[in-house]
Amino acid sequence: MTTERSYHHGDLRRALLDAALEVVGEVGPAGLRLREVARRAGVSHAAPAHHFGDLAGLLTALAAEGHRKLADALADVMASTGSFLEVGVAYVGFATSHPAHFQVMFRPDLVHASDPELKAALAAEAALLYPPAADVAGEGQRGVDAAVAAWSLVHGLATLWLAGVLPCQEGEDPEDLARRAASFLFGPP
Amino acid sequence: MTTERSYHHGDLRRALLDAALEVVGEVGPAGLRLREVARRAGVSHAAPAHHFGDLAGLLTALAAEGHRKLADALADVMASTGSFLEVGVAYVGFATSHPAHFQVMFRPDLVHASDPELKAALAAEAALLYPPAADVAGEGQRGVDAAVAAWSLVHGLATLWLAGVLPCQEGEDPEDLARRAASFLFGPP
DNA sequence: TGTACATCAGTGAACGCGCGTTCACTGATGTAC
DNA sequence: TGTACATCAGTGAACGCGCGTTCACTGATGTAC
Repeated sequence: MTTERSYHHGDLRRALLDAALEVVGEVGPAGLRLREVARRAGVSHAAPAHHFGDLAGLLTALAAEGHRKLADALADVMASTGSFLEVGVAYVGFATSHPAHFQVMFRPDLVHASDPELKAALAAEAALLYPPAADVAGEGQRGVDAAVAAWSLVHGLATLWLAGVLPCQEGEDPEDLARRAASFLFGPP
Repeated sequence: MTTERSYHHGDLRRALLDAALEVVGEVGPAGLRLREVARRAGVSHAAPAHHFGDLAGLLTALAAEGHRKLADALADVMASTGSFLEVGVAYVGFATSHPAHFQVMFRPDLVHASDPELKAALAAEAALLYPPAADVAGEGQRGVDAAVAAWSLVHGLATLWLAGVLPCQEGEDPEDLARRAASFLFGPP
């Protein structure tokens, strides 16, 4: 395993994204700086602008990647279990195991909110939540409301968990808690 | 109504908090700067440090104030309606009508998370959510899980709404949506 | 009512620092012939 | 296989800027007597 140091990096874009995730994981999205990302990736401080333009561009790329990963995870669980409840559990599992991604995925104030790639990834994700909810609760407004309720519950649980404000968090597994909490919505598993 | 400009401000602390809320409302918590807050309050840029120490101190004060206001609002609704569902609706109503407060209230990365005043305000708020949930769902673990589910649902709805990602947001009233979504949890109103 | 004094909120100039941006450049890669 | 050339990812020095912090200060207020 040679650690070759050539002039060209090979996959600097990926390395910058990983460095940014590391920083976000340590100090939160508000503390992210292009220069710090470059420092961690071991490149000159002007390099990140080549790939992302500016800080919001870097965060937009992170957010879009997060939405794609989350959508993939949810689709996998839906395909393998057929359970909407387990999709919700997976949502919380993704957020708690990818906190850095999750922290930038719903922050229009930090990203280029109109970025087409980001919008597409978000839309694909939402499209996974609405049809199963309609299956459970019915078509029309009632189905949409049920989707909003389900999305809200798992999103809120993930957010509160990451904020560390739930009194029952000690020694608890977030996915188990999500399963029990979500089962209040659509009956026991 | 005289706009007296004296050397001493009178209530500069309040004015700085209001200016900070204004900035957070415009650009989000990540864009807050002590100098900008001072500028808006019309005082020297060194003045804010007198009252809050640093940026995290100012955000901590905002977060604590937000938790106190929210707890007051929830307690009022519980007292006047006796409905846990309406408490949830009020939670969403608070978040959407005080977005600047709400945006800093669950951000341990931005505030002095161990600040006693902040911790007390948060604890008081949580204490309003758990007993009513136990009334509905029973004592013990089941009651706690129900409280987590309820808190998660309204918190998630508020968060998703403020992020602007709900497809049904156009022309919708957030409290009406909250009432319909939350009624999936504990039956119809 | 008047004077002296302590307190303290807010000032404003100065500082050093880290930031994002710019730009002429250089080293590596890929393609044409 | 060999040479020439275009492309472009990444460099690094330089820049101006806004930031938070410091600190000696000043103006207003409140209290003691």
